[in-house]
Amino acid sequence: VAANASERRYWLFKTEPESFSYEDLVRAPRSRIAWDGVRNYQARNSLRDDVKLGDGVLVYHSSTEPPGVVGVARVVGESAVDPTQFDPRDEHFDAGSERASPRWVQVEIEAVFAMPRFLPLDELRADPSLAGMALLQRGQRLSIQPVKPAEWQTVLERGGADPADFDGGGKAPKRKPRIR
DNA sequence: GCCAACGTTGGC
DNA sequence: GCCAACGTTGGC
Repeated sequence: VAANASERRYWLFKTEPESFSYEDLVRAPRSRIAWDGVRNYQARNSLRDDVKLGDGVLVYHSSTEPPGVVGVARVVGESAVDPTQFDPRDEHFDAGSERASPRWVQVEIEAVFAMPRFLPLDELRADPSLAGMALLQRGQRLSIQPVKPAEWQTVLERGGADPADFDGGGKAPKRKPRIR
């Protein structure tokens, strides 16, 4: 089911914890939710075309003090129609989107593990090896951003996590076979 | 299809 | 709450 590590991609999903936090994700049934409400075409294109089963997600809290990476999630459902676009009572309602050709999509993610240490934005900025991260580029506002494998590795390590735990699902980390 | 006005994002 | 950056809208 899940992409193997060589073809897996990594992402950073931004959220404002006042509306939806990593803790909310963890508390959801089976720690799974639909990542809906994305209303930016570039972010939509990523969700629709490039976010695949098994991909890794850094969950980032924005508009909070301090902003930063709070946890890791996994993609468990690929692009599907985002129903909130058709709901007039939903804050993400889009009157211009037609059912015959919906504009907006969602994916499903599942919490894997919270960062052992919250990684504030300024700590990411301070790491020269992360200078190329999309998040840190001037004027960057995309809510769905690609993360390079090396950046993923660095962020997890800086957050006190073992990147190998992602493969183990965060519950029963796979151990390397002993070689003697 | 240009581009000014306006709205939103999000760090500070 | 400010405001830089950027996306979207809409008149022309």
